[in-house]
Amino acid sequence: MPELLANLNPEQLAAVTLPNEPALILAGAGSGKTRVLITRIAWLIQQGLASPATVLAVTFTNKAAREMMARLQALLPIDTRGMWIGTFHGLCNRMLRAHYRDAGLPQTFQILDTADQLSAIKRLMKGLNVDDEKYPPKNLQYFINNAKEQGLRPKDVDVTDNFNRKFVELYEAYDQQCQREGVVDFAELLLRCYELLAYNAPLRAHYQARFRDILVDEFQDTNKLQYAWLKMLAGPANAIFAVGDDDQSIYAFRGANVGNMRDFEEEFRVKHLIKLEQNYRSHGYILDAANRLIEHNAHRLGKNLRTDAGHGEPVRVYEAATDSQEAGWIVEEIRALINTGLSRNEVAVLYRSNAQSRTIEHTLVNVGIPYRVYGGLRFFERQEVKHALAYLRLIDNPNDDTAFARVVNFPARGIGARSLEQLADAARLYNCSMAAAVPYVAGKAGSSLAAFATLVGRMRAETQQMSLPETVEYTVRMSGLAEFYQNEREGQDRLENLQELVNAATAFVSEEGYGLDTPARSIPLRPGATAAPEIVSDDGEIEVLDAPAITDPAQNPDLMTPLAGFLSHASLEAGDNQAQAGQDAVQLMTVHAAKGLEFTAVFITGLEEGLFPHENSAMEADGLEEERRLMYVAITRAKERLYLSFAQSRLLHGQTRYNVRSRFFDELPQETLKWLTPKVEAGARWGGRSDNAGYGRDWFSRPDRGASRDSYVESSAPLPAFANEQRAAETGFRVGQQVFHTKFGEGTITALEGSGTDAKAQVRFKRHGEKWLALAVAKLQPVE
DNA sequence: CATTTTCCGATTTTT
DNA sequence: TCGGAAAATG
Repeated sequence: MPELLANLNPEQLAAVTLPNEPALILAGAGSGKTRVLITRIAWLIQQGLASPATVLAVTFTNKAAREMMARLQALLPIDTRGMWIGTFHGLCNRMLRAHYRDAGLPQTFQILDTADQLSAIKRLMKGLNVDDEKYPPKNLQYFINNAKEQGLRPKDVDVTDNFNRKFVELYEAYDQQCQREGVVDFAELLLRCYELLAYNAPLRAHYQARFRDILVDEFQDTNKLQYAWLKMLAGPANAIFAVGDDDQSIYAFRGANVGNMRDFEEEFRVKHLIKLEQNYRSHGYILDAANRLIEHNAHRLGKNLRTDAGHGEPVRVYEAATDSQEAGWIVEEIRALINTGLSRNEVAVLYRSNAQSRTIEHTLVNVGIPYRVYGGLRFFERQEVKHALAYLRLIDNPNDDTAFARVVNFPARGIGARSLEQLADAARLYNCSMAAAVPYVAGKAGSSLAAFATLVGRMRAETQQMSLPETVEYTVRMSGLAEFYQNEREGQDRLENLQELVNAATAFVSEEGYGLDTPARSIPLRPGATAAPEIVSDDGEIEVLDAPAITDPAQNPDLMTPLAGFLSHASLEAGDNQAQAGQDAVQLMTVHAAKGLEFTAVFITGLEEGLFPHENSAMEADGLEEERRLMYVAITRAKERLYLSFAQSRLLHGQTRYNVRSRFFDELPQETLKWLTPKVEAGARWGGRSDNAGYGRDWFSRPDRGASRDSYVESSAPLPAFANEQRAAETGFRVGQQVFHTKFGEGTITALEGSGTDAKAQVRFKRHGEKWLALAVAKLQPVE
């Protein structure tokens, strides 16, 4: 199909039509990366080189997977539903369901999301009487997930000290608890699937032979375990086609390892390295800014974006006195943009941390501009939804103690902490689940627990033949959740969400192509399938019975009941945060959340030392480089208009902080910048810049004297009057404030005098008495 | 058992 | 400062 390949540039075309050999595509921002990925799959299938069943494409988010399937569906007359396109977790879940016995899991295993995992850990520690002050559950959670992502089981973790030994012990106990309950956490999905392939040679060979083409999106975001999993699938006759951009690696903090790109190149002797450098998104000045900034990073694979578009508008820079003034200016500019006819959806306000959204939201509300904030609570994370899901999980797998503990007393049935303690004791004694331990609890507690057990048992029996939507509807009703929220004063929204859950189940059934009457708890036979397929392992001998799935992926390749599928879906895809979705609104989000998106006009706000780059990143290895990549991602979101802003002072956690403008301004090509406020040179800045002192250090510097009230030009909003704060703003300190001096220790400011470089403070130190200090010299730090 | 009070944390986040 | 979660109280 020539149309398929039409309009591809030479590099894109080369990438799309590469032979079946290891390939690494370095795809810059806005270079048509997704298009290459999708077109290659379509091209392979169309050429007869691959079939829908022999392609495996893996992404990081469900959104990306969905987009890929939808666009592929539009290109080819095939059903993409059965194709192995999904997230790492989604695909691992699918494989584990198909081979649950080989993986050592019950057929009805459930998936713990992050919150479930934490509550499981807390329950475990309580049962073992572990001091949660000394061993914070959150730290243990991090420890466990980190170990799993390194591919380490408890026995593989190096014990370095007693503290660490305790963590390893708890890790082991946690894994045992999960195994007993038939639950897996996110990292376990990947590790278990990796081990399944690693320890089962015939199965590994089967999948290596099956998946001729393995395509990976956002390869720079893969962690060690994900890469190891991919390597398990790479065999003698297939190849990995990896697409990524090392300059957009911004997830090191959650285990992403950019080094995987270099490792892949070496380990697979990658012959085909193609750089996509033609950018189809941004105007020239914006791209110049991005290119120049990222050049300051040392360890790059190397890439330079170019565009055929003209220079376009310069990058506008604004210095504000305060964060609220910054917000005022942003909102005025947005108003002007909208007045020129720009749609609100095409305007994004980006910030480094969520706390910054408040001021901007506040200002937008004041002038009545609709906006949408990304992030926040998502549908399947809502408490009422999680409650309903817990009942469904109990119906499917009674051993799921996390679900049991969640709803045993919700709605309230008189089962308090003491009853539960008795139950937990019994469960430990008989080494069984809480549900199974119910008969061993005597007395009043025993009878209320028994009533709950009877309820769940009845629900399980009565839903046996029901379809998924019927099961959900029945569960919401019989659990008493519907009634509870009905009677609750503020329960209407929650009640609606429960109804929405029923709708979600209906939508799920239809999207997955099940018949509406398919029982929720049996493995469905789809039209055309001859038998319920299953893979049985016998002494390492693998009998592959899923032949229909291989020739026709639309025919039930999953071996998953609709209920298991729905519960997995709920855990793996938390859903949208539905706040103000749909309407034409200005988009507010963190820079991280903006990755992959594009807007006509972009505001990057809070460009201050300590905030962006963030002070905490100074502690981490290569932290500054990651911050710079983050800035690179932010800049490359903009198509036509880019605005950068910063504020001299900012209210954060109830305290005013005085910040120096971000070093990133000095790393941008000055000729692309148009300062809307006078640019103050670093040398003229109070106290100067201390580039070698570690950038987390000097964010308490004085406000900028150069930018006094009347020196603003082109300022669309008047400066706020803050005369009563003037002294504080000028010196960065106020009388009565607690400060710390490197030599004299802690003290209280008793007086302030002078301004600018002559500013002095009188400080009463705890040990050294009262002293006058020249603020230009003394390194005073505020103390909370 | 439910409501009030206190306490803690505070960068980024998907699965 | 502020919001969620644990602890304290009626």
